[in-house]
Amino acid sequence: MEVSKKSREDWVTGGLARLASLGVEGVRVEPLAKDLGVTKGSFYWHFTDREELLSAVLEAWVDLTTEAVIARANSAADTPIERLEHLMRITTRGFESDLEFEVRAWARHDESVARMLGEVDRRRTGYARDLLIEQGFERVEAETRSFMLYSILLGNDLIAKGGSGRTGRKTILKRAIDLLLQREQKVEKGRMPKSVHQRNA
Amino acid sequence: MEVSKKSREDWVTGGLARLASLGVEGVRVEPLAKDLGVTKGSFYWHFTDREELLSAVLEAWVDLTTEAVIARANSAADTPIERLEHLMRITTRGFESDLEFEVRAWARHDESVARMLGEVDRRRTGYARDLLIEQGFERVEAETRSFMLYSILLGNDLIAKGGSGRTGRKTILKRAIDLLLQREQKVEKGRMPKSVHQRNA
DNA sequence: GAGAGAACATACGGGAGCGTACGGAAAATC
DNA sequence: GATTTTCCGTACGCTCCCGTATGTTCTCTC
Repeated sequence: MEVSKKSREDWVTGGLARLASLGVEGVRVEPLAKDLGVTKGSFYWHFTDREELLSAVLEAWVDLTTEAVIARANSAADTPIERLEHLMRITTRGFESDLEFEVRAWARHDESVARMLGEVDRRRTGYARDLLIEQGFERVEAETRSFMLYSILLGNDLIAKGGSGRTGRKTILKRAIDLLLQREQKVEKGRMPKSVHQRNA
Repeated sequence: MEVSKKSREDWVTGGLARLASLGVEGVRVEPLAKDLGVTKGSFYWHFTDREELLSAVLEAWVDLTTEAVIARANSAADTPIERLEHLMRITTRGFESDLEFEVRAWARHDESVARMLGEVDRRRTGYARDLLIEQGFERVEAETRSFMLYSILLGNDLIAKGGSGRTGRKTILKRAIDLLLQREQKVEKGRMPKSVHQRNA
């Protein structure tokens, strides 16, 4: 219900909002025009097509997650566990998490979206893997655990809260990450585990 | 492109197929009628509404997963690890996995679907938690790991394959489950880990 | 302050689906 | 074999949305 003139970015921003709340099927030009307080006439001046808006929205989402990656990299966090906890906080909250899921649903029905999402997934799991290697895991184990970490982040948004027991999500997530950041401890190999909490002693 | 008369179940089955391949937005009565080789006239004899079809489809999905639960319970698998691997095989394959995701996407925009899915989630994580308790974990730890297991099952379908490294999904999943089924081994508590592979020695 | 271009409004045609009304065939029932 | 009952086809009006065409109002520029 705005009044001023709309830029192309205003439409993209509105598109992101509708994507987050309603999914791709919800990002339609006439309803979006009402959101912005204008008519289609505006839209078709800035865009040729609904398709073009969708592409722009997807690109904007990629930029958002990239921004998040940069913010994460620039974070003052020092140890891998701190960095991953920070990563968790970013990927876990409200708007971003809604977008995250809707893009993933979108990707199932659109090949180009699937490719973009694939790259994002690879960047993220790759980042986590490198942190784990830095933490002392060998490559295969690091890849396994980065996959697990990423799965847990997704699962946190996907799985209904108030799960099987009374243990809070926060506790569970903390424990899970704690578990995944410890060195492999199979008794068959007879290794002594090294706690992540006392490594700088 | 069939010819004979359609029962109510035929419509539901077709609805499930469209749900799996296209999502909720894809399960529409006129296209579905074409799939079945009839017209809307048939549909509106069996159903009052598109809403009623959607409810029936959701119910059918719940029954499907319940069937899977039963099949799982009746499985000859003996040890917790075998049962969970069996559970993994069920939740992981093609049609069921597509349905799984689309229902989850559907639940984001429909409260009643969200409740159903929540119950399914609770049943599953509860089942896994009980197996883990049977395996010797204390409650909170069991809830944590059942959450992790479930997340990994979902992540397997959601995260783009051919991830950050060259390690295959199959290997990663095997390792992940292997890791989650071992007793807690924090060095702070000085416990000796007990391998799941040699517990019946 | 008049023209030019940028940003939007309005009006139109069209397709896709929904739901309804009603007609007709096919199968069951007597 | 005539009559219900079951099941489906056809035709219609309606809504939502798309994209186009064209008119209208700002806003800058000179």
